[in-house]
Amino acid sequence: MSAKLEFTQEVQKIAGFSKALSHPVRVYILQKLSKMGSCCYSGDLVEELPVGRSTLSQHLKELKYAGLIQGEINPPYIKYCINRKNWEEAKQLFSSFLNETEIAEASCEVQAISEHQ
Amino acid sequence: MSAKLEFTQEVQKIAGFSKALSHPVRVYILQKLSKMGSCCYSGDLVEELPVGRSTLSQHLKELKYAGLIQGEINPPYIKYCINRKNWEEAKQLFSSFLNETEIAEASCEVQAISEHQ
DNA sequence: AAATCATTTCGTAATTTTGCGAAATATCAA
DNA sequence: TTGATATTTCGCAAAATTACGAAATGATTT
Repeated sequence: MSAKLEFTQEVQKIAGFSKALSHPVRVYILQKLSKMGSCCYSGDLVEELPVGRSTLSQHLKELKYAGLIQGEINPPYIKYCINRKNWEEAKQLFSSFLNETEIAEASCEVQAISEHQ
Repeated sequence: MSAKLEFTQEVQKIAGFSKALSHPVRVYILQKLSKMGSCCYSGDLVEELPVGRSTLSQHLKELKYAGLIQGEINPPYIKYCINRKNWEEAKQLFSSFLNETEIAEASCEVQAISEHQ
């Protein structure tokens, strides 16, 4: 019945980080925070983004859970910024994942199949 | 009431590719296919992966929808391999997204907050 | 003590994702 | 034509995601 392998840590981590990056709101936040070490407040973000405060809060929670951001409590504000350690790890993981490729050109002669839905 | 920006194409594409990468089964498939231009069949994958045939088929469909793989029909098999053009695009997008950072060290003095759930 | 402020948590609803087995499809072999 | 094969599609259920407004939290100011 075959081995039905467990996924490696690497595969699981890539899937986990990708999940955190799988919503435009979260990509936007990370893009903003990763630029030259900037930080920002939930209140700043809600002005720019097409979601309400509570929804934004949930997205921030997801990013914290994934380890990609961290918040410094500074009442009554919370200052968010990138979690550099994990951001570096994500960077490294994606980099090696995406670059395992190369070589071999004409492996599959293409052919678009099906559409979604 | 503030501008409530639209997301850029870049942000949307990153979110879209990330969504495709947000499940271990799909990361595994891509990891396998991206290595030295290899191809494989649904039947090979179902031996290795802890999901049934119909579920695997759905994951392959997601990857096709995202444009990351393509299948060459070769009855009674379908040979799957990476869609190089879009894989390169994803590579480039993630690379510039993840590397916009750098500079600035002590922006936020850390502090782990909350747990998930 | 009461009011204010930024933010999160709660409760709820709509939608999407993930998974399965059964049935359908399409092609080749007997 | 019948049977076998590889894969997908269908129908369904359980769980997760996304979103909202209302209420709660925690700290400061009046």
